[in-house]
Amino acid sequence: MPAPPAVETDVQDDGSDGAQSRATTTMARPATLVDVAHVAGVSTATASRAFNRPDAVRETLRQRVQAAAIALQYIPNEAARALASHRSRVIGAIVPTIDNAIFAQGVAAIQGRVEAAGYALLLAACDYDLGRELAQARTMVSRGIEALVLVGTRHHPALRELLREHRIAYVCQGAYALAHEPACVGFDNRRAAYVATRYLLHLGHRRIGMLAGIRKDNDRAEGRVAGVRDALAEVGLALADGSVEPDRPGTGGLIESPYTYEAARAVTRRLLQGPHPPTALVCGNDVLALGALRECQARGVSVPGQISIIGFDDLAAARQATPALTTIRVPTTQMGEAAADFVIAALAGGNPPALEIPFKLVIRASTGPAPGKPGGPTAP
Amino acid sequence: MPAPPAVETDVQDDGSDGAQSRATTTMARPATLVDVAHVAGVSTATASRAFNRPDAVRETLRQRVQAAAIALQYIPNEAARALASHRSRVIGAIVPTIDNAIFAQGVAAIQGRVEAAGYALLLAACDYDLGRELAQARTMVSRGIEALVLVGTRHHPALRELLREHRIAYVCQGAYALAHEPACVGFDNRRAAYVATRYLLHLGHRRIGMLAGIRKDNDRAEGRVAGVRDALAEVGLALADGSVEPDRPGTGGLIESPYTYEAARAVTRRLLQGPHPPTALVCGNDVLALGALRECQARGVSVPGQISIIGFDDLAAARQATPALTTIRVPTTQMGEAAADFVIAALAGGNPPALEIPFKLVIRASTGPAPGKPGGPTAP
DNA sequence: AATGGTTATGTAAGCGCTTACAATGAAGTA
DNA sequence: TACTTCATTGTAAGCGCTTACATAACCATT
Repeated sequence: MPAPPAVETDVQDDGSDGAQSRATTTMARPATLVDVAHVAGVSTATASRAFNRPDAVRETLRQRVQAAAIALQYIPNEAARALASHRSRVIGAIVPTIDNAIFAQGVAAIQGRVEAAGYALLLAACDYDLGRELAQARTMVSRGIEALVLVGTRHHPALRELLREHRIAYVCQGAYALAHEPACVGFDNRRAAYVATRYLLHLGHRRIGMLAGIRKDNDRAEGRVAGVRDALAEVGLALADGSVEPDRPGTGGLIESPYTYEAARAVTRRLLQGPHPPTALVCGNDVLALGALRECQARGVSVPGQISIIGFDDLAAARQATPALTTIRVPTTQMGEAAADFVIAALAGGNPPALEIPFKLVIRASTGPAPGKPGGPTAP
Repeated sequence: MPAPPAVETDVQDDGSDGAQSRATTTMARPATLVDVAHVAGVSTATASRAFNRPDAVRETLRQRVQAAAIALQYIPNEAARALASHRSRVIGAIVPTIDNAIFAQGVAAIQGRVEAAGYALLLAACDYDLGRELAQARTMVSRGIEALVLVGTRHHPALRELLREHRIAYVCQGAYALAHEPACVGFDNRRAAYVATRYLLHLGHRRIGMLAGIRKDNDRAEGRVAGVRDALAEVGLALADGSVEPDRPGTGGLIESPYTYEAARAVTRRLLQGPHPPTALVCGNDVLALGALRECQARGVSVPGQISIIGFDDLAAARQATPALTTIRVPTTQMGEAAADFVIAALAGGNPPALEIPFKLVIRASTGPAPGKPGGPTAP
């Protein structure tokens, strides 16, 4: 047997050291529960109980074990705990990307809650790739996660099955679509986009374009486009798919862009070059909106004079832009916390309900009346 | 024995099913290596080898095992692997906060590299609290991390010892200070601040203030202040500690602020109200700089006309601000990748060298000649 | 044909913990 | 006093895997 960690302690020893020489060598093999139990003069079972079910153990023993643990600088081996107890105390989260304030905030919120509840957080970014998300989920499952926080309701078909088979609690964050997903915590993207678009219509805009995120495999991007379409349809307007040019008079176009500032600028450039550029632009998120805003400014197109721009998310940068961005505010932190709380509650045996988080249209300076229309911006 | 997962397979079976009824029940206990080995007709040792050292196993057997694993949807139990092999394939990272683009980018980079190397990432945010960092490190150690990425070189004294005792590779990211930390990947914060300040001096500024981050327990914030002092001292100037008012004629003040936009605005307000407000402000990072910028604008103080502002980090928002922010650019992604590569190399048995990442002064529109001085901005 | 050297498997002993179950002793009850 | 009951503690069997070590099989040599 390798020499155990050196320690000085006045905790009683059982005296049976003899040939094994347990508590005096200088080596530094990290202490195990066996060491702790030995130093405390109890069985490993009692030592284990002292940590896990303190009131199942006599107070004096509990303290002896405690003292031994401290003296030995005992750090439990969670792999062994997980193996024996079938509980890993680890929760996973997979987000599309960490490098977007909206998800960074969400991850921060999740991390905080998860830690507070005594779990560790395993994190991965799938870059909007469902296959990759599935692969990451698999390695997390093999790592024994007890619960998983996902973003959005669209996932690889095998993912749900994987989670079901392994009895892993999960929640889809950032979307609220009970029909497709009973375990979700988020807001109704479609409705939010609808509200935003209604506002533009209210301002008199009729040629409304959309700078959407890539919709493939992304329910939120898709929902936002659908919401814009809903609002337009109500007044007999439409949006042109995949084309910069309006396909009907009086209608802007729809164009998709990766979620980056630079891509948004490039796409906006094309949008503005069409024969009938829109007088208002709904953007899939604030990053896109900020890119569009800058591109307009760079090309001398006045915002909101000639074109109104509306974003999504209400990043800090939206508030700080000039003009400040009208956008849909989503309480990201609250949503992340709620998502974490959801799975934590589920692990505690509860059956937490899906939760709809309220969003809010925040009207700032990047939107104004359609060119030629009278009046300033008012609430919808 | 509980029923194993149901499966249909044409893989040969050893026919010894009999009473155990191994491959036909409908239950859904996740498959274990024993199941796989049994279905493949080999011992668990061989099955294990088929995965871990494929060329130590005959090709036909390897394929049988492979097929069995797929048929059974086998997912290895990493807790058991870790316990038996003393390798967890998990790397930890502790950052001050995730909710700052600079760290979010870093985490994203780290996550990518770590995943590519076959590790999973355990993440925590310590909120600039060394005690909390230590506690988080401890739970990560108990979770068996093989390596840890930290930010900065200042840590709880017990942390290094903890990592040493448990033989955990680590790297301090975002700072380069060989003297204090042989395992670091980053840049010289002090020198970067020095360069920034030299530039302001070159522009003719003499009343230079600093809006620093909280220096307590933060070597980077501290280094940046020291760098500013270095540059000022060279020309016989000083910075006043903790006071808004300059303590010597011709000198701006130093004031600390939490790293938030709002706090920065409040602090800047006080800074501007002093009897001799500075003509130039070095900020501890871009968030602070952006807050200062906005506050100046809100109070009608022209930037860079009346006051020049210089940031740190070069966030996307710095480029997008109006006026665009002069700042120190740090290749965050590259740094995160290098930090991850450092520990991965260390785990592979290498002895990677500390790495100094280059920074760069990016001159934009928020800095100009000191009021009353002739000439536009030029390179230092 | 006997020998030695490979190489490919199997056997079985753990890794460090949890937990069913048995054992013990104290206290309460008839 | 004998019998329960209950609260504590110990015993020991795994959890699912890896990995020495032993074994067997196969070649190439002599």
